[in-house]
Amino acid sequence: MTAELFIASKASEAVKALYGAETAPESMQVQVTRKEFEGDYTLVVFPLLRISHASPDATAEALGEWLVQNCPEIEKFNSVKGFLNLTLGNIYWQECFRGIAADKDFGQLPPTGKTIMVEFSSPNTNKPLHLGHIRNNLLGDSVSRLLKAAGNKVIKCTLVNDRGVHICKSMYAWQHCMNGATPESTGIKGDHLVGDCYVKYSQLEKADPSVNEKVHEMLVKWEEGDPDVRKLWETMNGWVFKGFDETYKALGISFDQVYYEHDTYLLGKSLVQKGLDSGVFVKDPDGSVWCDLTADGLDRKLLLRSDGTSVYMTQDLGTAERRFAQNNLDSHIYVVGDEQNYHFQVLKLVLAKLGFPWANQIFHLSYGMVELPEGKMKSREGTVVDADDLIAQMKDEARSVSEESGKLADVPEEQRENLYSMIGLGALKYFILKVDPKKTMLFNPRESIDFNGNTGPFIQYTHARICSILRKASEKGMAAASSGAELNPKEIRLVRILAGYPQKVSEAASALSPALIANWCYDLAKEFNQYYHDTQILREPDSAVRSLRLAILDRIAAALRSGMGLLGIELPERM
RNA sequence: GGCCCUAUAGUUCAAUGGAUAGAACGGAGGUUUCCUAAACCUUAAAUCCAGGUUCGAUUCCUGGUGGGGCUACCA
Repeated sequence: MTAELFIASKASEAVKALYGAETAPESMQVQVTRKEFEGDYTLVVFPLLRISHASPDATAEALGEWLVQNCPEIEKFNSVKGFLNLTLGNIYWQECFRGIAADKDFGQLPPTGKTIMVEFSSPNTNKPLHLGHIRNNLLGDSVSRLLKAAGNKVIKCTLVNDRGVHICKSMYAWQHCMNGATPESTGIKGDHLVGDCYVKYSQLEKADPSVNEKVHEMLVKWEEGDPDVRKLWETMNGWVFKGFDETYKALGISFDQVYYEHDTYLLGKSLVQKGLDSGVFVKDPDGSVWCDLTADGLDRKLLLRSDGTSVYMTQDLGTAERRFAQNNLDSHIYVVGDEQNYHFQVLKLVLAKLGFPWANQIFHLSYGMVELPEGKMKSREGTVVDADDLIAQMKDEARSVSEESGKLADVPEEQRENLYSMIGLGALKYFILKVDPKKTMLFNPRESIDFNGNTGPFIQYTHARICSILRKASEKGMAAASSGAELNPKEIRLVRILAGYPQKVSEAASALSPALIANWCYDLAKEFNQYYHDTQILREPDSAVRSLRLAILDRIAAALRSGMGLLGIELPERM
């Protein structure tokens, strides 16, 4: 039971004893006491005034008296303007910490028995990944980890948009402008080479708009299975996949299932027929099929073109059905930018109209765009922030900061490079994930991402410091012990933050917001750094106190690893 | 035009309807014979506007204003 819930249930008992009224513990408003007041948790008494028929102060005093009298865990109270601040005794916190220390998987919530699929990344194969994709990938990866920590079975998947007119554009430009260039012949990473073709195509089309028709012919040939077109398509996609794999690897991201649009784009047609049969869809005189959503406040939505071919929506209907059926899913989360809000609104409605009971188990994790100070990234203006460049730049930045300090001078070269990657990536991931997903965020390419303050490296550094102390303690033969001494007020604050972790995991998982975890990690690291600054650990003469402190440090380090792990960020033992 | 999202210090981000709106960067000033100064401490600085609901509103509602997005037989 969390401390908040414990207090809430006791408060509920107090209300019954004092005023004879039944209240649900969940209805009690309990919050962590603000720093400037004395106490651990605060009960807001305003909502109880209609029961007590007394002033806020009188109610708070009465409840406080009762709680101190009747709950041995509650040591004392004070009340300020309707806020009842309660202080839990040292024994309570010692036991609380023992519980945390004994829990090997602290923060891993019990199994829910649910299976959740998370689709993210879903790139087009005509361009390399950029900053926008990074936000998508990091969110999808982190949310997957969060849902797993919340006790769910999670299947990560991606849908590669590997066919369509955009791919043909790159193919056309390659045939006409690239003189047979390959990644091998040029040394250019495959996805970048294909991206260059795409840029070339834009120039071609500007000079001669008629190339557009040639590209369309190519698309038709692709659909007909023309061997030459298919061969080139396979070759160029192969280059891109190889390039993407490198980027995914650098980001530390992987998938359990990979879908390709060329396999799925025809799916869903049978569902359209089913909808026609049951009368929820209509066929226009020209043969196109529509779903009328005007009654739901939306428009008519096209599901099949007049020539009988399927559109994006048709495919998504089909893939959703297939995925739910094959994986026995309880829910499916799509990590897709907020420009597609309408699409997913329609998708859910259409699936509901088709009678699928799981239609409302589909969630669109809609995240905001990453913008530059000038606004959106525009490939035409060359302002697109390339994923590979950015990752490399972050590592370089980590290297230069580290070399300036000289702290890693005695670490072997290979490990050092590893640490630079870990730190650079930590800065990038934290920078992006600490922001509420649904909000548009800003990235300024002219200022490198910070390594000081509320950043990934700050938390990594905190962890490295703890590890350093624990290493020294171990060298000196000093053991850690999770009990045997009193906790001082700063230690109680630390334990209180630690104790809130499982609740935080639960909140973050249901809100699909890694930002909540990022903030929690920062709070813990910040609190620890203050503690570290004015508390002796290794030099503490009382061995019982010292052992307890070492145990607290050990658990803080573990909690930071766990929390940052949910963000996909590794923590170094040195830096 | 219609629909959706959004608005908080100079800047980037926080704040289940609760106390004096928190941080970080940047600004000003300070801390290293002491477990890693990527740290710590002090300081100045903000809720777009107008109403409403409430004991209490940054948060909920209405109306403005600014910013973004969607409104394709593209994906």
